[in-house]
Amino acid sequence: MKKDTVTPENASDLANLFEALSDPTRVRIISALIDGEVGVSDLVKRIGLTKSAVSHQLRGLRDKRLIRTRKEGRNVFVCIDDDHVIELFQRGLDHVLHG
Amino acid sequence: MKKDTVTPENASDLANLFEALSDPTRVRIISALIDGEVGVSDLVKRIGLTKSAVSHQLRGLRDKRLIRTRKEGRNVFVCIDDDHVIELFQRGLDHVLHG
DNA sequence: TCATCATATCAGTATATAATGATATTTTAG
DNA sequence: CTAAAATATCATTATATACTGATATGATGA
Repeated sequence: MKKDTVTPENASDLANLFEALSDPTRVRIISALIDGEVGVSDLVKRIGLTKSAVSHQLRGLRDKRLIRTRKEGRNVFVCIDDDHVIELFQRGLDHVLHG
Repeated sequence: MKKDTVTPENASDLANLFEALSDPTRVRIISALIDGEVGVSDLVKRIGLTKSAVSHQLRGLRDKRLIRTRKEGRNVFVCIDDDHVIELFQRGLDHVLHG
């Protein structure tokens, strides 16, 4: 098995990935989505920040392909884009919770 | 198996963990340490930034317990503090490289 | 002890991002 | 078509962080 190398350029990609999860609000959003799709309104209530702030973070998370959004009528539903993200998140959580 | 929950407070801890890996310089530092201990001077050469910048990032990484330092004479050697960090890093790298 | 080398810290600047409140856009209901 | 609701975007402000160059600290060797 060959080792993966980190070039200056994919160092940035990797940093971007971690950066996407480097804010408490975004962590809480991802956490709220772990069990599946949630509507934006629900999300706003759970997070307890303004719609604007949540929307802003959703945009960032979507741009970085960590979440996907789906429109149904005038509602938008959000889910985690990819199981790898869930795994990465869980592994970080393990580290934080159980040393 | 019970699901771990994310409270507002450990959301911050988790964000901090990811934040530590959210900068290209720090990613390159961790990457340079994946195979084991490295001296600060070597690190500075590999990273190609000023000693000051590298030292600054090392301090942050040490404060967050991602790396450990060891003094030998007037040299300082750095290594990754904990295998969980290596795993988290590798998992992120996998995601970036083999999407 | 003194000169020197390795590392850390300080001061300053530049850039980025997160939040809010207000406004704009989009979509359905009537 | 128009009113009302759900999201998104804009403008602004506040805060944080990354970097550089210069200076300080600390350890070794002569």
